[in-house]
Amino acid sequence: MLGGYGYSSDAIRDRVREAAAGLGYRPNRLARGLITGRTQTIGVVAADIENAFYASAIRSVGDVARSHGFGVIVTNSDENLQLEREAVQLLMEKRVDGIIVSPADLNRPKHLLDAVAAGCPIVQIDRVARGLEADSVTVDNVGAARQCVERLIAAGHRRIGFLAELEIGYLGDVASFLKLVKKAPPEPHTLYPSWQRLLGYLGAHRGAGLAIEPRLIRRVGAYSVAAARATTHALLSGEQRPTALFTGDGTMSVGALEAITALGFAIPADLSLICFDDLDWMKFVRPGITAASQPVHEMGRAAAELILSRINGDTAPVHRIVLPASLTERRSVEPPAEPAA
Amino acid sequence: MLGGYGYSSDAIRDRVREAAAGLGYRPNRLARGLITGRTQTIGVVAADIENAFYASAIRSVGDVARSHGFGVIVTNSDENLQLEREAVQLLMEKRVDGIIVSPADLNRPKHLLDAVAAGCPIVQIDRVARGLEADSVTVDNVGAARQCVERLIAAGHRRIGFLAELEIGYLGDVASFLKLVKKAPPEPHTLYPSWQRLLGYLGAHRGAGLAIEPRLIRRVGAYSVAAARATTHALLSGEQRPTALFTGDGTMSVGALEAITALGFAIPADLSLICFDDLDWMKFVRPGITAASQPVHEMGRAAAELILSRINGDTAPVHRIVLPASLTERRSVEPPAEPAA
DNA sequence: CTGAAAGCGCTTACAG
DNA sequence: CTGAAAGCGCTTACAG
Repeated sequence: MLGGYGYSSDAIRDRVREAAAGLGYRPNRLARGLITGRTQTIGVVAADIENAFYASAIRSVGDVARSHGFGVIVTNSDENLQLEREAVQLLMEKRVDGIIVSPADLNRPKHLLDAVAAGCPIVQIDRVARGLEADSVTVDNVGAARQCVERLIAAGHRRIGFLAELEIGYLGDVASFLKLVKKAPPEPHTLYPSWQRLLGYLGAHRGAGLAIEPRLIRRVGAYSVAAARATTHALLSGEQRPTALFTGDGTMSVGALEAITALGFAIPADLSLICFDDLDWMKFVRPGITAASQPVHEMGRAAAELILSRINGDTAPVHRIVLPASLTERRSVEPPAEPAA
Repeated sequence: MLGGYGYSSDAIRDRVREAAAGLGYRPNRLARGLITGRTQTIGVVAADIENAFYASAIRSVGDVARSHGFGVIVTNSDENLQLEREAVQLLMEKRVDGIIVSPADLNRPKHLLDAVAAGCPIVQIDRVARGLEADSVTVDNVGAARQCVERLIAAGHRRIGFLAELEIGYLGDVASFLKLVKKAPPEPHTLYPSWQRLLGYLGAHRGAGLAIEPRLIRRVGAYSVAAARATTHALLSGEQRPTALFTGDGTMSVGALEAITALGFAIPADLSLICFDDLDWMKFVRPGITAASQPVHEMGRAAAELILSRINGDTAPVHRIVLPASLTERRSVEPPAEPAA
């Protein structure tokens, strides 16, 4: 270098690298990103990070990303379309290589279409927006709900209550939905999870030749424990009480269990319960309840792998991955093996 | 522009901006970051994103960051020092403006010192590493635990069980810790939360002139529900059973409650319970339990505001923010107001 | 096979 | 007050 002599570049290179590492040199990924056009970063727009479902999904996305040298920028839309738009805008400005999103409004995906048009791959998780030709990873809610209800029917139940949020994602009420289903069953993937689960409930009844009793289908109308508690209370206090109850998700399950407790049941002897357990905490609450849980980690992993393959130039047609939900019998807590002192 | 005529630059500028927005122009923050040296990004290294404590903290950090036009890159150390080092390295290469971290190993913060030396501000959350002169946001675990136990003592209890993980963060066992405390009480902020809570337990006893019964202090030794269950079972099955139990965190509380249930108690009539409830789910489990919960959102917000002020050049001495933990009486679930049908 | 130059898209200091 | 130039730290294509 100094004298302009020739030298073995490899050796020098190694020494330079060592020296650099010793001095704490860190390559500047901004500069690299500017030149290569890839930032090695995945953007995530979660509907609600605090929700255990998204927390777990993000964890899996992060694991996969890390193993490929990618980072993850996490944003929260709070189920708010405007916040989601701003989040996508920020992620685009930061030039993430791809975005994983659970769209807050399935009917207004323009900002997502724009992102795709701008060359930013999108993978949808948990939900599929109408008219957005982008990959998706969802759960077979129809099948899972159907399986739950079939199980109750097989156990001899004929009056099965159904409790779900049923507010967003379909513009009519339950009655008009029932009519719609009779005429022309809607494509499941255009519905929000709670309506998909109702579809499964209806399917199980149809399959068993049982009539639908609209009184047993309760729309809570809000994502709230208190509302679910009140609705459950009304359902169970009335006449013609159901002998079994199927709740549409974790929040509804909490409200239902609270109501049952308030009504005086420790573990209900005359009521079978199957609960959707997004949050996987139900095992701590009441042993002996059957729970249907979502394969959250698989979902996060699948979404991350999809986005990475798109980033790497995969141009295959849109992937619509639908994972099965699993039915889990929560075992009663057994006393520990350790002998009592 | 075309003819080189003079023009009102403001009007043109506006029109250019509008046109740009219409065409979907997005400023490239990479380029801006390269030139300004600021990426408007906060890095977070959480010990475990799936844990509701960190999920909530991250949510608050994200809220504060967004309101200042910042993004958040989230990584997960899984309580693993090597993963934490790699995460910090990645964040530095991505040139984040500051890092919020819950150090996995309080005794080996070299990588964090390096980051500070390289000009990257660090804010510690939940824990404080030894010898790291960086801001921190923690909870007054000693005070909170002391308050819980004082409450049990005031209610007349004289035999109070204590259940905590007590594995990491102190190199000796419980007996040697008790000796150490007698000689020279350690600085709380150099201890992990579970030892801090034990310190509070001891303080409450000392304050009331009660002797410590080592048999009542149970080290679970692992962050596991099953282990906590077994330990609780052993404690409650033995002779000289405590009349009250104080559990050191959410996971320990779950195990304790499971063991109590398995032993046949619906709501224990002869046992008072105060539980640390990091996760804030306990209200769903057993009404009537007193819970001490951490002000997670305040912690996240405080950490984000601290890091932003450092990024903006605040050179004040190290801040050590210690937030009070709050004692919450979970009310029994009341039947809904709605009249029964 | 090596090394100097061009350029990614911005911001900022500086000449006109 | 305006506009052209320099430069952030890299990668890549290209001349020697």
